[in-house]
Amino acid sequence: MLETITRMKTADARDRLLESARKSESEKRGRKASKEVRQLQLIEATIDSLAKRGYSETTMADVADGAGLSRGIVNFHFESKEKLLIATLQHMYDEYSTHWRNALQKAGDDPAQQLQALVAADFDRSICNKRKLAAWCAFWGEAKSRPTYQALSSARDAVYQTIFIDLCATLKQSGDYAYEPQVMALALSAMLEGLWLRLMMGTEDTTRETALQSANEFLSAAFPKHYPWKAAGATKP
Amino acid sequence: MLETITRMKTADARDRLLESARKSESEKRGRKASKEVRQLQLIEATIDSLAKRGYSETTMADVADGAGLSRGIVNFHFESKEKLLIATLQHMYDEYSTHWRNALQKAGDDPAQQLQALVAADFDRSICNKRKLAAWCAFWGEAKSRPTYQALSSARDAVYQTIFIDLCATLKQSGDYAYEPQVMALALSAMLEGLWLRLMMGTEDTTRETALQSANEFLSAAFPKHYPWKAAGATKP
DNA sequence: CACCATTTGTTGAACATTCATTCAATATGG
DNA sequence: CCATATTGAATGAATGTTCAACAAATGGTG
Repeated sequence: MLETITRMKTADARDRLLESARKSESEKRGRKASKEVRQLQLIEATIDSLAKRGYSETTMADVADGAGLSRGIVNFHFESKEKLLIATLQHMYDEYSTHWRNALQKAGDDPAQQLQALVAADFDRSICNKRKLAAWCAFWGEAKSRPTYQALSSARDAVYQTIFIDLCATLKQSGDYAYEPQVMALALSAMLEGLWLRLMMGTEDTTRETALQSANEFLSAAFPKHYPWKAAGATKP
Repeated sequence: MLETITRMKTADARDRLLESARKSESEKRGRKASKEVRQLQLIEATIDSLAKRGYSETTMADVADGAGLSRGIVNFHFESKEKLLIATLQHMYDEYSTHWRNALQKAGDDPAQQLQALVAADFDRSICNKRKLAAWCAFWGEAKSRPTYQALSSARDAVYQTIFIDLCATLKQSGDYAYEPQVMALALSAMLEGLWLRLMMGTEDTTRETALQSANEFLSAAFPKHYPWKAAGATKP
Protein backbone atom coordinates (compact mmCIF):
# COMPACT_ATOMS: atom_id res chain seq x y z
CA MET A 1 0.00 0.00 0.00
CA LEU A 2 2.82 2.37 0.79
CA GLU A 3 4.89 1.84 -2.30
CA THR A 4 2.82 4.22 -4.36
CA ILE A 5 2.96 6.75 -1.60
CA THR A 6 6.61 6.76 -0.75
CA ARG A 7 7.65 7.71 -4.24
CA MET A 8 8.49 11.35 -3.99
CA LYS A 9 10.63 13.87 -5.70
CA THR A 10 13.75 15.16 -4.06
CA ALA A 11 13.23 18.24 -1.96
CA ASP A 12 15.45 20.24 -4.29
CA ALA A 13 13.48 19.43 -7.40
CA ARG A 14 10.23 20.26 -5.69
CA ASP A 15 11.46 23.54 -4.35
CA ARG A 16 12.63 24.59 -7.77
CA LEU A 17 9.23 23.85 -9.22
CA LEU A 18 7.46 25.63 -6.42
CA GLU A 19 9.60 28.66 -7.00
CA SER A 20 8.65 28.70 -10.64
CA ALA A 21 5.01 28.34 -9.77
CA ARG A 22 5.03 31.24 -7.36
CA LYS A 23 7.21 33.85 -8.97
CA SER A 24 6.36 36.21 -11.76
CA GLU A 25 2.63 36.70 -11.86
CA SER A 26 3.22 38.43 -15.15
CA GLU A 27 4.74 35.37 -16.68
CA LYS A 28 2.23 32.78 -15.73
CA ARG A 29 -0.89 34.56 -16.90
CA GLY A 30 -1.89 33.38 -20.31
CA ARG A 31 1.58 32.09 -21.02
CA LYS A 32 2.35 28.48 -21.25
CA ALA A 33 4.29 26.80 -18.56
CA SER A 34 5.57 23.30 -18.14
CA LYS A 35 3.04 20.70 -17.16
CA GLU A 36 4.55 20.21 -13.75
CA VAL A 37 4.68 23.90 -12.96
CA ARG A 38 1.06 24.37 -13.88
CA GLN A 39 0.01 21.40 -11.81
CA LEU A 40 1.87 22.71 -8.81
CA GLN A 41 0.30 26.09 -9.32
CA LEU A 42 -3.12 24.50 -9.26
CA ILE A 43 -2.27 22.45 -6.20
CA GLU A 44 -1.18 25.58 -4.36
CA ALA A 45 -4.41 27.26 -5.34
CA THR A 46 -6.27 24.24 -4.02
CA ILE A 47 -4.53 24.53 -0.65
CA ASP A 48 -5.45 28.21 -0.59
CA SER A 49 -9.07 27.41 -1.27
CA LEU A 50 -9.19 24.63 1.31
CA ALA A 51 -7.73 26.96 3.90
CA LYS A 52 -10.00 29.85 3.08
CA ARG A 53 -13.28 28.11 2.37
CA GLY A 54 -12.99 24.61 3.81
CA TYR A 55 -13.38 21.32 2.03
CA SER A 56 -17.07 21.45 1.31
CA GLU A 57 -16.92 24.93 -0.21
CA THR A 58 -13.86 24.37 -2.31
CA THR A 59 -14.94 24.49 -5.93
CA MET A 60 -13.14 23.98 -9.20
CA ALA A 61 -14.03 27.53 -10.14
CA ASP A 62 -12.44 28.90 -6.99
CA VAL A 63 -9.27 26.95 -7.58
CA ALA A 64 -9.07 28.14 -11.18
CA ASP A 65 -9.73 31.73 -10.15
CA GLY A 66 -7.15 31.49 -7.41
CA ALA A 67 -4.59 30.36 -9.94
CA GLY A 68 -5.65 33.11 -12.34
CA LEU A 69 -6.66 30.60 -14.98
CA SER A 70 -9.83 29.61 -16.73
CA ARG A 71 -12.53 27.27 -15.53
CA GLY A 72 -11.84 24.28 -17.68
CA ILE A 73 -8.14 24.10 -16.97
CA VAL A 74 -8.31 21.89 -13.92
CA ASN A 75 -10.03 19.06 -15.72
CA PHE A 76 -7.32 19.22 -18.32
CA HIS A 77 -4.40 18.83 -15.95
CA PHE A 78 -6.16 16.65 -13.42
CA GLU A 79 -8.88 14.44 -14.72
CA SER A 80 -11.42 15.30 -12.07
CA LYS A 81 -11.92 17.22 -8.86
CA GLU A 82 -11.33 14.10 -6.84
CA LYS A 83 -7.98 13.53 -8.50
CA LEU A 84 -6.99 17.12 -7.93
CA LEU A 85 -7.70 16.74 -4.24
CA ILE A 86 -5.82 13.49 -4.02
CA ALA A 87 -2.85 15.07 -5.76
CA THR A 88 -3.02 17.96 -3.31
CA LEU A 89 -3.06 15.63 -0.34
CA GLN A 90 -0.21 13.61 -1.79
CA HIS A 91 1.75 16.81 -2.27
CA MET A 92 1.32 17.83 1.35
CA TYR A 93 2.14 14.33 2.50
CA ASP A 94 5.35 14.26 0.47
CA GLU A 95 6.32 17.68 1.71
CA TYR A 96 5.81 16.74 5.34
CA SER A 97 7.57 13.44 4.90
CA THR A 98 10.59 15.01 3.24
CA HIS A 99 10.72 17.63 5.94
CA TRP A 100 10.98 15.36 8.93
CA ARG A 101 13.40 13.04 7.16
CA ASN A 102 15.68 15.98 6.51
CA ALA A 103 15.38 17.14 10.09
CA LEU A 104 16.21 13.66 11.33
CA GLN A 105 19.24 13.41 9.11
CA LYS A 106 20.61 16.75 10.21
CA ALA A 107 20.20 15.84 13.87
CA GLY A 108 23.23 13.60 14.06
CA ASP A 109 23.53 10.33 15.95
CA ASP A 110 22.32 11.21 19.41
CA PRO A 111 18.82 9.74 19.94
CA ALA A 112 17.84 12.53 22.31
CA GLN A 113 18.75 15.16 19.77
CA GLN A 114 17.04 13.19 17.04
CA LEU A 115 13.79 13.09 18.96
CA GLN A 116 13.92 16.77 19.76
CA ALA A 117 14.69 17.53 16.12
CA LEU A 118 11.61 15.62 15.02
CA VAL A 119 9.46 17.48 17.50
CA ALA A 120 10.88 20.85 16.50
CA ALA A 121 10.42 20.03 12.81
CA ASP A 122 6.71 19.77 13.39
CA PHE A 123 6.53 23.42 14.30
CA ASP A 124 8.72 24.75 11.56
CA ARG A 125 7.22 27.68 9.69
CA SER A 126 7.38 25.96 6.34
CA ILE A 127 5.23 23.09 7.57
CA CYS A 128 3.26 24.57 10.38
CA ASN A 129 1.29 27.59 9.26
CA LYS A 130 -2.38 28.40 9.21
CA ARG A 131 -2.74 27.73 5.52
CA LYS A 132 -1.28 24.25 5.54
CA LEU A 133 -2.79 23.24 8.86
CA ALA A 134 -6.22 24.28 7.67
CA ALA A 135 -5.76 22.22 4.54
CA TRP A 136 -4.68 19.21 6.58
CA CYS A 137 -7.69 19.51 8.80
CA ALA A 138 -9.98 19.82 5.82
CA PHE A 139 -8.78 16.42 4.68
CA TRP A 140 -9.01 14.92 8.16
CA GLY A 141 -12.66 15.77 8.20
CA GLU A 142 -13.26 13.72 5.09
CA ALA A 143 -10.75 10.95 5.58
CA LYS A 144 -12.92 8.49 7.47
CA SER A 145 -15.60 8.38 4.80
CA ARG A 146 -13.16 8.33 1.88
CA PRO A 147 -10.93 5.29 1.68
CA THR A 148 -8.71 6.99 -0.87
CA TYR A 149 -7.69 9.62 1.66
CA GLN A 150 -7.10 7.33 4.56
CA ALA A 151 -3.56 6.26 3.80
CA LEU A 152 -2.40 9.81 3.17
CA SER A 153 -4.44 11.83 5.58
CA SER A 154 -2.29 11.22 8.61
CA ALA A 155 0.94 13.05 7.89
CA ARG A 156 2.63 10.98 10.53
CA ASP A 157 2.58 7.52 9.04
CA ALA A 158 3.60 4.07 10.18
CA VAL A 159 7.28 4.65 9.43
CA TYR A 160 7.26 7.85 11.46
CA GLN A 161 5.57 6.06 14.32
CA THR A 162 8.09 3.22 14.23
CA ILE A 163 10.95 5.68 14.45
CA PHE A 164 9.28 7.32 17.42
CA ILE A 165 8.90 3.98 19.14
CA ASP A 166 12.52 3.08 18.47
CA LEU A 167 13.74 6.40 19.85
CA CYS A 168 11.60 5.98 22.94
CA ALA A 169 12.99 2.49 23.42
CA THR A 170 16.57 3.68 23.09
CA LEU A 171 16.06 6.54 25.51
CA LYS A 172 14.40 4.18 27.95
CA GLN A 173 17.48 1.99 28.05
CA SER A 174 19.94 4.81 28.47
CA GLY A 175 17.79 6.67 30.98
CA ASP A 176 16.30 3.72 32.82
CA TYR A 177 12.74 4.95 32.51
CA ALA A 178 9.63 3.00 33.41
CA TYR A 179 7.34 3.66 30.47
CA GLU A 180 6.43 1.31 27.63
CA PRO A 181 8.04 2.71 24.44
CA GLN A 182 5.06 2.01 22.21
CA VAL A 183 2.64 3.63 24.62
CA MET A 184 4.79 6.67 25.21
CA ALA A 185 5.40 7.13 21.50
CA LEU A 186 1.67 7.16 20.91
CA ALA A 187 1.17 9.77 23.60
CA LEU A 188 3.90 11.89 22.11
CA SER A 189 2.77 11.80 18.51
CA ALA A 190 -0.85 12.28 19.53
CA MET A 191 0.15 15.39 21.42
CA LEU A 192 1.92 16.76 18.35
CA GLU A 193 -1.19 16.23 16.26
CA GLY A 194 -3.35 17.72 18.98
CA LEU A 195 -1.17 20.81 19.08
CA TRP A 196 -1.55 21.13 15.32
CA LEU A 197 -5.27 20.96 15.76
CA ARG A 198 -5.17 23.69 18.37
CA LEU A 199 -2.99 25.87 16.19
CA MET A 200 -5.35 25.44 13.30
CA MET A 201 -8.43 26.30 15.27
CA GLY A 202 -6.48 29.47 15.83
CA THR A 203 -7.91 30.84 19.03
CA GLU A 204 -4.90 33.14 19.12
CA ASP A 205 -3.96 32.00 22.61
CA THR A 206 -1.88 29.22 21.14
CA THR A 207 1.02 30.16 18.90
CA ARG A 208 3.70 28.15 17.22
CA GLU A 209 6.09 29.12 20.01
CA THR A 210 3.68 28.17 22.79
CA ALA A 211 2.98 24.85 21.12
CA LEU A 212 6.66 24.03 20.77
CA GLN A 213 7.17 24.99 24.38
CA SER A 214 4.45 22.58 25.44
CA ALA A 215 5.94 19.83 23.36
CA ASN A 216 9.35 20.38 24.94
CA GLU A 217 7.79 20.40 28.38
CA PHE A 218 6.39 17.00 27.56
CA LEU A 219 9.85 15.78 26.59
CA SER A 220 11.30 17.05 29.87
CA ALA A 221 8.59 15.30 31.81
CA ALA A 222 8.90 12.00 29.99
CA PHE A 223 12.69 11.93 29.61
CA PRO A 224 13.98 14.06 32.51
CA LYS A 225 17.53 12.73 32.28
CA HIS A 226 17.80 13.63 28.60
CA TYR A 227 16.00 16.96 28.62
CA PRO A 228 16.64 18.56 32.00
CA TRP A 229 14.37 21.38 33.08
CA LYS A 230 15.80 24.77 32.38
CA ALA A 231 14.53 27.01 29.60
CA ALA A 232 10.96 26.29 30.61
CA GLY A 233 10.81 29.36 32.84
CA ALA A 234 11.37 27.32 36.00
CA THR A 235 9.40 28.18 39.11
CA LYS A 236 9.49 31.91 38.62
CA PRO A 237 5.90 33.26 38.77
CA MET B 1 -19.78 34.82 23.85
CA LEU B 2 -20.24 31.78 26.03
CA GLU B 3 -23.56 32.69 27.60
CA THR B 4 -25.57 31.37 24.70
CA ILE B 5 -23.52 28.23 24.66
CA THR B 6 -23.55 27.28 28.28
CA ARG B 7 -27.31 27.04 28.43
CA MET B 8 -28.01 23.34 28.41
CA LYS B 9 -30.66 20.99 29.60
CA THR B 10 -30.07 18.75 32.54
CA ALA B 11 -28.61 15.40 31.66
CA ASP B 12 -31.74 13.68 32.94
CA ALA B 13 -34.09 15.59 30.71
CA ARG B 14 -31.90 14.98 27.70
CA ASP B 15 -31.58 11.29 28.33
CA ARG B 16 -35.31 10.93 28.61
CA LEU B 17 -35.79 12.63 25.28
CA LEU B 18 -33.11 10.54 23.65
CA GLU B 19 -34.78 7.42 24.88
CA SER B 20 -38.04 8.48 23.34
CA ALA B 21 -36.33 9.28 20.09
CA ARG B 22 -34.66 5.91 19.83
CA LYS B 23 -37.24 3.45 21.01
CA SER B 24 -40.22 2.11 19.19
CA GLU B 25 -39.57 2.36 15.48
CA SER B 26 -43.18 1.43 15.06
CA GLU B 27 -44.39 4.40 16.96
CA LYS B 28 -42.36 7.11 15.34
CA ARG B 29 -43.08 6.27 11.73
CA GLY B 30 -45.82 8.44 10.40
CA ARG B 31 -47.05 9.14 13.88
CA LYS B 32 -46.71 12.46 15.48
CA ALA B 33 -44.16 12.99 18.16
CA SER B 34 -43.31 15.95 20.32
CA LYS B 35 -41.30 18.68 18.70
CA GLU B 36 -38.28 18.00 20.83
CA VAL B 37 -38.27 14.29 20.20
CA ARG B 38 -38.46 14.78 16.48
CA GLN B 39 -35.66 17.30 16.53
CA LEU B 40 -33.45 14.95 18.51
CA GLN B 41 -34.29 12.19 16.08
CA LEU B 42 -33.15 14.35 13.20
CA ILE B 43 -30.00 15.39 15.03
CA GLU B 44 -29.13 11.75 15.62
CA ALA B 45 -29.68 11.04 11.97
CA THR B 46 -27.41 13.95 11.14
CA ILE B 47 -24.63 12.52 13.29
CA ASP B 48 -25.10 9.19 11.53
CA SER B 49 -24.79 10.83 8.16
CA LEU B 50 -21.76 12.88 9.15
CA ALA B 51 -20.06 9.75 10.42
CA LYS B 52 -20.94 7.65 7.42
CA ARG B 53 -20.55 10.13 4.57
CA GLY B 54 -18.53 13.04 5.93
CA TYR B 55 -19.49 16.67 6.07
CA SER B 56 -19.40 17.47 2.39
CA GLU B 57 -21.57 14.51 1.43
CA THR B 58 -24.14 14.92 4.15
CA THR B 59 -27.39 15.89 2.47
CA MET B 60 -30.79 16.81 3.74
CA ALA B 61 -32.21 13.84 1.85
CA ASP B 62 -29.81 11.46 3.58
CA VAL B 63 -30.70 12.84 6.99
CA ALA B 64 -34.40 12.55 6.28
CA ASP B 65 -34.00 9.01 4.96
CA GLY B 66 -31.89 8.07 7.96
CA ALA B 67 -34.64 9.25 10.25
CA GLY B 68 -37.27 7.44 8.18
CA LEU B 69 -39.09 10.65 7.38
CA SER B 70 -39.87 12.63 4.30
CA ARG B 71 -37.67 15.11 2.49
CA GLY B 72 -39.27 18.34 3.51
CA ILE B 73 -39.36 17.60 7.21
CA VAL B 74 -35.97 18.97 8.11
CA ASN B 75 -36.75 22.45 6.84
CA PHE B 76 -39.86 22.40 8.95
CA HIS B 77 -38.12 21.64 12.24
CA PHE B 78 -34.90 23.42 11.49
CA GLU B 79 -35.10 26.37 9.19
CA SER B 80 -32.19 25.39 7.01
CA LYS B 81 -29.40 22.88 6.60
CA GLU B 82 -26.98 25.25 8.26
CA LYS B 83 -29.18 25.55 11.33
CA LEU B 84 -29.56 21.79 11.51
CA LEU B 85 -25.80 21.41 11.54
CA ILE B 86 -25.36 24.09 14.17
CA ALA B 87 -27.98 22.42 16.33
CA THR B 88 -26.17 19.12 15.88
CA LEU B 89 -22.86 20.62 16.91
CA GLN B 90 -24.48 22.33 19.88
CA HIS B 91 -25.99 19.00 20.90
CA MET B 92 -22.63 17.26 20.85
CA TYR B 93 -21.01 20.14 22.67
CA ASP B 94 -23.63 20.06 25.42
CA GLU B 95 -23.32 16.32 25.74
CA TYR B 96 -19.56 16.44 26.07
CA SER B 97 -19.71 19.32 28.49
CA THR B 98 -22.26 17.64 30.71
CA HIS B 99 -20.23 14.48 30.66
CA TRP B 100 -16.96 15.87 31.96
CA ARG B 101 -18.71 18.01 34.53
CA ASN B 102 -20.40 14.93 35.89
CA ALA B 103 -17.15 13.02 35.92
CA LEU B 104 -15.45 15.85 37.75
CA GLN B 105 -18.18 16.04 40.35
CA LYS B 106 -18.07 12.32 41.04
CA ALA B 107 -14.29 12.39 41.46
CA GLY B 108 -14.33 13.86 44.94
CA ASP B 109 -11.94 16.45 46.32
CA ASP B 110 -8.54 15.01 45.53
CA PRO B 111 -6.98 16.96 42.61
CA ALA B 112 -5.06 13.93 41.38
CA GLN B 113 -8.21 11.88 41.21
CA GLN B 114 -10.06 14.75 39.60
CA LEU B 115 -7.50 15.03 36.82
CA GLN B 116 -7.52 11.32 36.19
CA ALA B 117 -11.30 11.33 36.16
CA LEU B 118 -11.32 14.01 33.48
CA VAL B 119 -8.86 12.07 31.39
CA ALA B 120 -10.79 8.84 31.77
CA ALA B 121 -14.05 10.61 30.92
CA ASP B 122 -12.64 11.45 27.52
CA PHE B 123 -12.48 7.80 26.63
CA ASP B 124 -15.82 6.75 27.96
CA ARG B 125 -17.88 4.73 25.51
CA SER B 126 -20.77 7.14 25.51
CA ILE B 127 -18.56 10.00 24.34
CA CYS B 128 -15.74 8.30 22.57
CA ASN B 129 -17.00 6.08 19.78
CA LYS B 130 -16.43 6.05 16.06
CA ARG B 131 -19.73 7.65 15.27
CA LYS B 132 -19.34 10.67 17.52
CA LEU B 133 -15.64 11.12 16.86
CA ALA B 134 -16.24 11.10 13.14
CA ALA B 135 -18.91 13.72 13.55
CA TRP B 136 -16.60 15.87 15.64
CA CYS B 137 -13.89 15.64 13.07
CA ALA B 138 -16.30 16.53 10.31
CA PHE B 139 -16.98 19.79 12.09
CA TRP B 140 -13.30 20.41 12.82
CA GLY B 141 -12.64 20.33 9.12
CA GLU B 142 -15.08 23.14 8.53
CA ALA B 143 -14.60 25.16 11.69
CA LYS B 144 -11.84 27.49 10.54
CA SER B 145 -13.78 28.74 7.54
CA ARG B 146 -17.09 29.01 9.42
CA PRO B 147 -17.19 31.52 12.24
CA THR B 148 -20.43 30.05 13.53
CA TYR B 149 -18.75 26.75 14.28
CA GLN B 150 -15.65 28.11 15.89
CA ALA B 151 -16.93 28.62 19.42
CA LEU B 152 -18.51 25.17 19.54
CA SER B 153 -16.15 23.07 17.53
CA SER B 154 -13.61 22.55 20.24
CA ALA B 155 -15.35 20.34 22.75
CA ARG B 156 -12.75 21.29 25.32
CA ASP B 157 -13.49 24.94 25.85
CA ALA B 158 -11.93 27.74 27.85
CA VAL B 159 -13.55 26.63 31.10
CA TYR B 160 -12.25 23.11 30.64
CA GLN B 161 -8.79 24.44 29.93
CA THR B 162 -8.84 26.67 33.01
CA ILE B 163 -9.74 23.72 35.18
CA PHE B 164 -6.86 21.76 33.68
CA ILE B 165 -4.47 24.59 34.41
CA ASP B 166 -5.69 24.89 37.99
CA LEU B 167 -5.32 21.18 38.56
CA CYS B 168 -1.81 21.24 37.14
CA ALA B 169 -0.94 24.15 39.39
CA THR B 170 -2.28 22.39 42.45
CA LEU B 171 -0.42 19.19 41.68
CA LYS B 172 2.73 21.16 41.06
CA GLN B 173 2.61 22.61 44.56
CA SER B 174 1.91 19.33 46.29
CA GLY B 175 4.41 17.39 44.19
CA ASP B 176 7.09 20.04 43.79
CA TYR B 177 7.30 19.65 40.04
CA ALA B 178 9.22 21.91 37.69
CA TYR B 179 6.76 22.46 34.85
CA GLU B 180 4.73 25.56 34.10
CA PRO B 181 1.05 24.69 34.75
CA GLN B 182 -0.29 26.50 31.73
CA VAL B 183 2.19 24.85 29.40
CA MET B 184 1.70 21.39 30.83
CA ALA B 185 -2.08 21.74 30.69
CA LEU B 186 -1.85 22.59 27.02
CA ALA B 187 0.31 19.56 26.35
CA LEU B 188 -2.13 17.37 28.21
CA SER B 189 -5.31 18.55 26.55
CA ALA B 190 -3.66 18.58 23.15
CA MET B 191 -2.68 14.97 23.65
CA LEU B 192 -6.26 14.06 24.51
CA GLU B 193 -7.49 15.67 21.33
CA GLY B 194 -4.74 14.04 19.35
CA LEU B 195 -5.71 10.64 20.69
CA TRP B 196 -9.28 11.32 19.63
CA LEU B 197 -8.04 12.11 16.18
CA ARG B 198 -6.11 8.87 16.06
CA LEU B 199 -9.10 6.88 17.24
CA MET B 200 -11.26 8.46 14.63
CA MET B 201 -8.89 7.77 11.79
CA GLY B 202 -9.41 4.25 13.00
CA THR B 203 -6.34 2.43 11.82
CA GLU B 204 -7.39 -0.34 14.19
CA ASP B 205 -4.00 -0.33 15.90
CA THR B 206 -5.28 2.29 18.33
CA THR B 207 -8.22 1.36 20.49
CA ARG B 208 -10.01 3.17 23.28
CA GLU B 209 -8.05 1.08 25.77
CA THR B 210 -4.69 1.80 24.15
CA ALA B 211 -5.47 5.48 24.01
CA LEU B 212 -6.43 5.61 27.67
CA GLN B 213 -3.28 3.73 28.52
CA SER B 214 -1.19 6.31 26.68
CA ALA B 215 -2.96 9.13 28.44
CA ASN B 216 -2.29 7.53 31.81
CA GLU B 217 1.33 7.00 30.87
CA PHE B 218 1.51 10.70 30.23
CA LEU B 219 0.10 11.39 33.68
CA SER B 220 2.66 9.10 35.29
CA ALA B 221 5.47 10.85 33.44
CA ALA B 222 4.30 14.36 34.25
CA PHE B 223 3.14 13.76 37.82
CA PRO B 224 5.22 10.76 39.02
CA LYS B 225 4.49 11.37 42.68
CA HIS B 226 0.75 11.37 42.13
CA TYR B 227 0.49 8.56 39.60
CA PRO B 228 3.27 6.08 40.39
CA TRP B 229 4.24 3.60 37.67
CA LYS B 230 2.62 0.26 38.12
CA ALA B 231 -0.11 -1.01 35.82
CA ALA B 232 1.89 0.13 32.82
CA GLY B 233 3.40 -3.28 32.29
CA ALA B 234 6.73 -2.26 33.79
CA THR B 235 9.96 -3.35 32.15
CA LYS B 236 8.82 -6.80 31.22
CA PRO B 237 9.51 -7.39 27.50
C1' DC C 1 -70.48 11.74 22.06
C1' DA C 2 -70.70 13.57 17.39
C1' DC C 3 -69.46 17.25 14.57
C1' DC C 4 -66.73 20.66 12.73
C1' DA C 5 -62.92 24.20 12.80
C1' DT C 6 -58.34 25.16 13.71
C1' DT C 7 -53.82 24.29 14.52
C1' DT C 8 -49.96 21.56 13.83
C1' DG C 9 -47.18 18.09 11.64
C1' DT C 10 -45.99 15.73 7.34
C1' DT C 11 -45.49 14.64 2.58
C1' DG C 12 -43.57 14.76 -2.02
C1' DA C 13 -43.27 17.12 -6.17
C1' DA C 14 -41.69 21.45 -8.33
C1' DC C 15 -38.24 24.97 -8.48
C1' DA C 16 -33.95 27.38 -8.53
C1' DT C 17 -29.26 27.22 -7.82
C1' DT C 18 -24.79 25.63 -7.73
C1' DC C 19 -21.22 23.12 -9.65
C1' DA C 20 -18.32 19.47 -12.03
C1' DT C 21 -17.65 18.13 -16.49
C1' DT C 22 -17.52 18.36 -21.54
C1' DC C 23 -16.09 20.20 -25.77
C1' DA C 24 -15.67 22.98 -29.89
C1' DA C 25 -13.13 26.96 -30.85
C1' DT C 26 -8.93 29.50 -30.20
C1' DA C 27 -4.19 30.59 -29.00
C1' DT C 28 0.60 29.34 -28.41
C1' DG C 29 5.10 27.39 -29.08
C1' DG C 30 8.11 24.56 -31.63
C1' DC D 1 1.64 23.64 -39.66
C1' DC D 2 1.26 20.34 -35.98
C1' DA D 3 0.78 19.25 -31.25
C1' DT D 4 -0.44 20.98 -27.16
C1' DA D 5 -2.41 24.11 -23.92
C1' DT D 6 -6.20 27.15 -22.80
C1' DT D 7 -10.62 29.26 -22.91
C1' DG D 8 -15.45 29.88 -21.78
C1' DA D 9 -19.98 28.67 -22.80
C1' DA D 10 -23.19 24.68 -22.69
C1' DT D 11 -24.84 20.68 -20.28
C1' DG D 12 -26.59 17.81 -16.92
C1' DA D 13 -26.72 16.12 -12.40
C1' DA D 14 -27.19 16.93 -7.48
C1' DT D 15 -29.29 19.21 -3.87
C1' DG D 16 -31.37 22.88 -0.62
C1' DT D 17 -35.62 25.13 -0.31
C1' DT D 18 -40.50 26.14 -1.08
C1' DC D 19 -45.18 25.11 -1.00
C1' DA D 20 -49.76 23.37 -1.87
C1' DA D 21 -52.11 19.48 -0.47
C1' DC D 22 -53.03 16.13 3.02
C1' DA D 23 -53.35 13.91 7.74
C1' DA D 24 -53.56 13.94 12.48
C1' DA D 25 -54.35 15.92 16.77
C1' DT D 26 -56.86 19.42 19.46
C1' DG D 27 -60.52 21.89 21.18
C1' DG D 28 -64.69 23.89 21.28
C1' DT D 29 -69.92 23.39 20.72
C1' DG D 30 -74.38 21.49 20.79
